[in-house]
Amino acid sequence: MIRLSRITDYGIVLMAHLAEQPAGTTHNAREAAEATQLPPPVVSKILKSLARSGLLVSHRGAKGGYSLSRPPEQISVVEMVGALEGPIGLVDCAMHPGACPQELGCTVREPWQRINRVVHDALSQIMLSDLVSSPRPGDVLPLASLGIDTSGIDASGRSRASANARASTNGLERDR
Amino acid sequence: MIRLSRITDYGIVLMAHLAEQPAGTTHNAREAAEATQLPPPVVSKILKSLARSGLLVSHRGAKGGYSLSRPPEQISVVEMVGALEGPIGLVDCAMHPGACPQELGCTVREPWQRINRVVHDALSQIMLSDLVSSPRPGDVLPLASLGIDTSGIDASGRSRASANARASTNGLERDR
DNA sequence: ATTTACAGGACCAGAACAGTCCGATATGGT
DNA sequence: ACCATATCGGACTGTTCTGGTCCTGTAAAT
Repeated sequence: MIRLSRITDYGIVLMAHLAEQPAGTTHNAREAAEATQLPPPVVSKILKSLARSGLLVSHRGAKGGYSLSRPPEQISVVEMVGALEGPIGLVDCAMHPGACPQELGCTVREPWQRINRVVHDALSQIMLSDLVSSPRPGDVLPLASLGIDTSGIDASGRSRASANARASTNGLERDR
Repeated sequence: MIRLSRITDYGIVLMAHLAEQPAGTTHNAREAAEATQLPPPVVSKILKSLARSGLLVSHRGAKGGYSLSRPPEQISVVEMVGALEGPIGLVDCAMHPGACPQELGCTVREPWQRINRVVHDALSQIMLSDLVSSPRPGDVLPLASLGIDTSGIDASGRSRASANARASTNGLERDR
C-alpha cells in the first residue's frame, strides 16, 4: 500500500550486511554483491549513494571499500531510506506551492503533512541494529515503544509487485 | 522518502470532497472533477476504483453518481490507500516466495514486515473525517493518540517531485 | 424511447527506474 | 616511481509504470 523503490530495499540489505561485519573493517562492492546476491553494478551504485549521504565512509585505492560511518545503533531506517529515496513526501503538494490548483481551500493537505510525520517518526525509531539480529520469532522489536498495538493486523506484507494487483484488474499475468 | 502515487493522492481529495457533502446525497464524476479541479476522466477512473473497492456506492443512470458507503468516521486512510494503491508492501520480498535469491538467511525481511505493520497501523488510525475539518492550525489530530511525539520534527513534508531530488543530481530542472 | 451516467475495457505517451558502462582519481604494494 | 586495484562521478539505455484519454456497453430515470 505504500511503496519503497527497489534500490532502497537493496540498500537496506546492503547496510545490514555491513552492520554484520566486524566494526571498522572495510568491504568492497564486489564482495558485498557476492554476499547479498545482488547485481554488482547496482551494489556499487547504491554504495556510492550511501557514501555520499554520509552513512558510509569510502576508502579508495587498493584494499579500499566501504564501512559504516557510525555504529548500527545510531543509524535509523529513515536515514537510509532518505539517503536512497530522496526526501520525498507522501503527497505532491506539501512543497511545491502552486503545483496544486487547490492550494488554498484544500482541507486535506495539512493533515497529510501530519500523517507524513507519523510515518517519518515511526521509521526513525527503527535502527539498523534492529535489522541484523537473527530473526527469532517472538522477539519484541522496539516498535512496541511506539505505543502501537501491533497485534491483530493481517500480516499480509504484500509484495510491491503491482503486477499482482493489476493482474486481478485486467487479467494480465506478467512477471519481471 | 516514501511515495504515494498521484491517483491515490487525488482519490483522498475526492473522498474528502464527498465527505463534506450532506450524507446520503449522490454526486457524479463531472461535478466532483469540477469541485476538485482535477481532470474529469481521471476522476471518473478513480471513482470507479473506489466504488469497486466498496468505499463508495454507485448509482447508475440519470441522476446517478457516487456516495460514501459509510460515514467518514468509519473510513480509514489505509482503506483508501489500499483501495487505490493496491495491497502493496514496503518491500519486495514479503510475499512472493522465491522472488529473492536470499529468501532464507535474509535477516532484514522479517523486521521489514513489522515496520510495514507500523506504518499500516499509523494510517489505519486516521479517519476520513479527520481530513475534512477545516484546517485550523493548532488542532490536535488523533495522531497524538498514537503516542508519538510529533513535535521537533522538521515539517518539511517534501513533495514527491523526485524531479527535485534528481535535479540536484544531474542538474536537470523540469516540471510536469 | 431518450437521456444520463456509471462499468469496464483498450490504449498511448511520458516519465521514472533498474541496471550498465566508462574515464578519472586516489591509494597501497612492489 | 610504477602498477594494480578500487572507488568516484558521470552518462547512458531499455523496460516498466503511471497518469491520462477514449470508446462501447449497460442500467436507471424521465
